[in-house]
Parts: sequence; structure tokens; C-alpha cells
Amino acid sequence: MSEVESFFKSAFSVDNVIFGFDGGDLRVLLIQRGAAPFRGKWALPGDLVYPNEDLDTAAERVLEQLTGLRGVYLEQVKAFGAVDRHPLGRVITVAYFSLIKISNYVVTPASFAQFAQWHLVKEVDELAFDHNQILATCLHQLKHKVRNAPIGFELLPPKFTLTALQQLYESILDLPVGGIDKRNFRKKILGMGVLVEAQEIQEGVAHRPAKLYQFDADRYDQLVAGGYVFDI
Amino acid sequence: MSEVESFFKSAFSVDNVIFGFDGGDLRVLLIQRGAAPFRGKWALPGDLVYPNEDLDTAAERVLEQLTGLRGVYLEQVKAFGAVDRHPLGRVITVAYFSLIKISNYVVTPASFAQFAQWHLVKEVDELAFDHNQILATCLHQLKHKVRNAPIGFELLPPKFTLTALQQLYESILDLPVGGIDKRNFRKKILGMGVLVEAQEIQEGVAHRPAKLYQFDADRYDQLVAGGYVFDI
DNA sequence: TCAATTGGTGTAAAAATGACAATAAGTCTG
DNA sequence: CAGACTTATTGTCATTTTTACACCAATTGA
Repeated sequence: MSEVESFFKSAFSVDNVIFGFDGGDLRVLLIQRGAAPFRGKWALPGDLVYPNEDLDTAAERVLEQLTGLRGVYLEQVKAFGAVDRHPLGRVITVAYFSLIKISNYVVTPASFAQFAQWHLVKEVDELAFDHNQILATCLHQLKHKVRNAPIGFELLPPKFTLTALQQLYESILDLPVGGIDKRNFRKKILGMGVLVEAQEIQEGVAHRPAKLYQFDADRYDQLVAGGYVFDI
Repeated sequence: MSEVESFFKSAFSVDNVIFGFDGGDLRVLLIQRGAAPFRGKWALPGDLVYPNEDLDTAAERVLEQLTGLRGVYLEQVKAFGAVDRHPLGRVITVAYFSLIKISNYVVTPASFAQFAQWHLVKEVDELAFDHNQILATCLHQLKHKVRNAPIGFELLPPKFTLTALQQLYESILDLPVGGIDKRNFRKKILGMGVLVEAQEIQEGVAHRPAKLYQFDADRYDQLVAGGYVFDI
């Protein structure tokens, strides 16, 4: 075997850290492994990358196989390449994270998974491989991203209240309830000019109904084109 | 060949984007390839990762082989994994960037390179593989990082003038000369409390000599431990 | 000594942030 | 239907941060 050939003995995988939000809590989608190694352990949904498949395409495929979902926010975080991270050989993995609204999707476990389940991020226990480390890195990235890009809005219904939006940020950023000042939050978010009133009010609540707002993507794109940087 | 085996036909490499500063300009270290593919083309210094070598270790090795340098700032950026990015097979590469002071190192080209040379970042032409894309991504990362971590100081002599420091930021951030207000810059950087006066002044200049300052790493670590976030 | 060059400094206006509490609009219960 | 309950909505003031801006100081060299 030539020296060059000895290098072509490796594989790579993608691991998706799919964060989900259900209206109150930040969760992450885990599968219970149905095959060795780590059979029975919870793990991030990942898969080997096909030889003729781009990395980004592979990440989209895994996401779609697990959630039936296309076109959501999906971003590469980084590669994890410790020599001994996979017991069966040299496998580098590339981590992606995405963020979806749990209620929009029915999770359909892939063949290599016995179960797929949404776990509270705060209660995740020991995972297979180096997945705890990957999760931690992606969680850090998520917190950074949610503050610097308008990705949070996709987790809410198209029309939402400002209180719901505030609670979403408090949940993802792991702040106590009310950790953000309500008046200052409203001043800031409305001051951005990317929300428009839906001209409707909340229904079915046993108290004063709140106004509903919508995210104005066109307006946001305009602002970005003019150099605007989202920051909350 | 089993299905699993068919996946272990890939290789990975690291490509280092080594930014250097020579007192005035931001440069990047490129090699001229001495072997196919892309023989004769300029490329980022990279190498295949040994089968029993961690990714981070490989990046450090490549950096050391090219510059004789250890212990400098080195950070993974992301993986690049388009199917056709390498003409000889499926090779994913993981990009790292580092930042060094050009005058500190003598570049010693590795075997696969005919020449290694510092190129002005602004004048880099067409590179081998997808290296233009990698360079662009790393440059973006560098600009972000230099604003949020005190990595710029390592590019200057241990004792430096505030004007030199300001010019360094202007150069890396691609701002016009004087693009940063001198008074505001000094107020901000001195207000951080991470610079101490060296109690010396500049010598050999045909004008009023400037005070020299030093970066106080201990003080910076203290501040970080207390929650301080570098931001310029 | 004077011209040339770069070093060093303060202030005021504007903008952003952060702290803080009372009234409004509904539902529900008795 | 009155009163209790719950959440929605709104503004001000003090503080901090940011930005814009111009003159005198120190040295070299002709």
C-alpha cells in the first residue's frame, strides 16, 4: 500500500445538533442508538457522509430524514477530529446546528435509531462518542447566533406576542424568567423596525389580550443591505 | 467490499491560513506547489492528517514545519467538504488560522512546496483548490477575532507605541489610515487597563518620541476571570 | 531658530443602556 | 355586576458609551 493510499482509510460523518423550541423550553433532538457502538446510548443524530455527497448536503439529508424538514436554518459549527473519538476507526465528524419549531414536525427515527426524542437541553445526560462536547460547543454557538441574527422568530407562530418573544430569548439564553426588563426589551425590539403589528389580538386568554406582531423579512433584508447588524 | 468499508475511502487534510504582519501590511503565507495537482499554483500550506493524529495536532505540525513556530494563536475555523474540491479523491479539509509576527520567523518551505512566500492579502490572486474561498472565510474570522480577543498585540514588538497599535487595527480591519479616531482609540484602549507604560520612549525617530507600552497578560487574565470581555 | 513631523490630550453633544411602577384591558367568580 | 385576578402596555430619568472635533508639545534636521 502506498503512503498516499494509507491516508484514504478514514471516514467522515455529520452530526446534527437540532435545537427545538416548544413554547417554553429549549430542547435538543437525540436518538437512542440501536446498533453498536454505544448501543442503547443517547446520541446526536448523525450519519456518515456518502462518498459523493457534499458536507452541507449531508447535513441537510440527515435533518430531513429525521424531521422531514427542509429549508430551515442550518449552519456548520466545526469539525471534531480526535483520533480516538470513534471506536471503530478514524472518523472525523462535522457538527451542524439547526433550530426548529418542535410543533411543526413529526420526528421519524432513521433506521439506526430505536427512538428519537426531544430532551431538555439542561437535563441531557451522558451521550455516546464525544457528543456531549459537540452539544456544548453548538449550544454556545446557538446562544451567540440567536443574539446576532433573527433566527429566533422562526420558533414562534407567524403571529406572536412580544411577551412570547421575550420568553423565547430568556429560555434560549438561559436567563431567569423576567431576566430581561420588559420595557427595555420592547423598546429595543420595536426600535429595530423589523416587526410589524398584525392588527390582531390574542384570543382565548383569561386576561387582557396582547397585540400580535409579525417579523418583516423584507424589511430586515433591506436593513441588512444598508449595513444594519441585528443585535439583541 | 462491505457498505461500511466503502465509506473509509476518504482522507482529510488541514489547511493553515497563516496571517502575518510586518509592521504595515497584513499578509498571508502561501506556498507554490511543487507537485500535482495544481503544480506551480499558489496555495495555502496544508497537509494530509496522519491516521493517528488529532486534527488540532496536525494543524500545529503544519504550522511548525513551515515556520518553526509553536504556541501561537491557532484556531479552527471550519471544514470544507465539497465533493469535487480535490481532483485526486475525496478529501475534506479543515481550515485553521493563525496570526504571527513575520519578523520573528524564518519560513522554511516543506517538501511539497517549491517556495513559501508572504503575499499581501489584498493582492492574492487565484489559488489552488478552493483556497480562495477558505482564505475569504478565514479573513472574515480574523477580523472578527481581532476585535474580540487581544491577539493583535502579539504582532508588535513587546514594547510598542499606541500609534503602531492603532495602525495594526486599521490594517487588519481594512480601514483607511486614520479611519479610527486617535483620541477615542487611546481613551478606549487605555481604559481597558491591559496596557502598562514601559517607562521608555521611542528612539531614533525624527520627531517627538512616543511612549512605549506593554500588554499586561496577567492583568488581562484577571479581568477575564472577572467576566471582562475584550472588545475594540 | 525655524520648519517639519508625529505625540499627546479634553470636552461637549448624542446615543444607548439600565433601572424603575402605575394604569389598561380583558376574564372569572361569587 | 362588582370586585378580584391576570397579563399588557407605556415613559422618564440617570448613567454610560460613543462620537466628533483641534490645538499645543517634543523632537530632529536643515
